[in-house]
Amino acid sequence: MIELFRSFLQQSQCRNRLQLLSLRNGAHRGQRRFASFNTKTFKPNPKGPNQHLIRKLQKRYEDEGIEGQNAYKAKSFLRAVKALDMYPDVIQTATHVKSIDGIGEGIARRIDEILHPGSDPTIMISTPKSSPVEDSETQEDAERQQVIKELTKVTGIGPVKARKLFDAGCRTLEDLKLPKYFATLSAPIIAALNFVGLFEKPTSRDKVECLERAMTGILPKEFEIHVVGSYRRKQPMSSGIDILLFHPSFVHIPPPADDPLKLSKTKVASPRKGLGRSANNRLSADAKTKQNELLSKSVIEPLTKQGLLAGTLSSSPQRWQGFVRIPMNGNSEYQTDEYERLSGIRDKSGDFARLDISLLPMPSKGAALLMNTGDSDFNSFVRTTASRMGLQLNELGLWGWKEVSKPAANTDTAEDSIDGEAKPSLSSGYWELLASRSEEEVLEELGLDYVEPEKRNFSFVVGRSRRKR
DNA sequence: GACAGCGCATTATT
DNA sequence: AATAATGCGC
DNA sequence: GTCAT
Repeated sequence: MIELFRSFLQQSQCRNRLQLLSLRNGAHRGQRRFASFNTKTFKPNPKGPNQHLIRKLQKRYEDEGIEGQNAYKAKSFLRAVKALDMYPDVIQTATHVKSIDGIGEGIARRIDEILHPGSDPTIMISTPKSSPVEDSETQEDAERQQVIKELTKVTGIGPVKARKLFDAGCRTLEDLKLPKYFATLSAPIIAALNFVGLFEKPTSRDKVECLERAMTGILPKEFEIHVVGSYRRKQPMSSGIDILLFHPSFVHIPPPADDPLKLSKTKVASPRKGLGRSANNRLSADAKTKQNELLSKSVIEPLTKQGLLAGTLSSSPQRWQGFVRIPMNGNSEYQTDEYERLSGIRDKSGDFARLDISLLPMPSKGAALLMNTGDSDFNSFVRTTASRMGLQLNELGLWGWKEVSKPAANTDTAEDSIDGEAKPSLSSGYWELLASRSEEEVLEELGLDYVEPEKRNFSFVVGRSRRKR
């Protein structure tokens, strides 16, 4: 798929910004090792013509333990499965699958092995030949896989942690509560453990809307509330609920923390640096305190007291992640009684869901909506577009690096939302905010037309790229 | 060789 | 103790 | 693992 992006991107490079920077950034990014790629959310179309093949491939994916080896590999595997899922015809021979974008040598080989099991005995499901030793090995393997799959259901337990737990002897979610294992769990994992199983089914749109109404009633009216994520993409169900908040008192946008020159010079070290969002040297100490407490005091606290928020995974001045109890009773009516809601949380009755709440600067609304609506394929596509143009895109805005000829030059001339002059390094330049207020503005700056949220998905990216090729 | 980019928590290294 | 790297999630 | 360079 990547090449599709690229070919499209090359043609859409209507601007000629800082070609060098993209190379430097590329070198930098190459150092980063990604964590495992999440395949939990992908669900093949049940009516697709190649369901059988897809299921076998997913099994191979698990059996081979691709997750955890190399995240790019895992990502490619999922991409190939997605491409196969979209393929309209029944796959009969392995030869013509290679012509599908996203499917190459490796997947084609696996498909061949699945379609013609005889040619490779090692992948046969059960052979009469297999010795008892082999049987017990595959059985152990199967158990290991099953346990890891189970443990991974807990938010915060990924393949690595799950493997460690298995090797230590843990076999079930119940086992996790034994002191031996419990002691090794982080606070977020312990919090998640209280809710595991309570939100296995995704959340319907009417429940999301119920939550939105409840929040609108509880939060101070100055807050702007936007439900983003899969809900905004008009998906019928959401595996998690994503809400952005904007408040008129919060308008400062910090620029990216690292400048591109610094990245190129120190590319070997520290591949992952934070955004430095807390840097905020234009506000008084008092104003900073107020801003840092806005989310916790005006949002999280009341929502918790009112019996909406049920558990916390992590909490910072600008983002809260945790579990919500949908304030709705069994009959799909809004549950107005605060006491009922609180007791629903206590005895775990009702519907629960993962919820993320982010507080973002008002002028970043467009960029924030864009980056938080997804889906991840669309996000990658948009970010790659920016990167190829030598720009940086994050949820606060689209940024361009401005070189300043004289190192001594002060960058105070930058517009108000910039505080790049705080950098002590010798590198001279600053991040310029090119667009952030609306999605249209950001996309336009990237040479892209507006895309309806419901169209922001893998199919769009593929179709778009193919058209331009 | 590139593959999005980030926040938060834990673990390894110096 | 401070910093770097890793794990995880979205 | 897949693709472009």
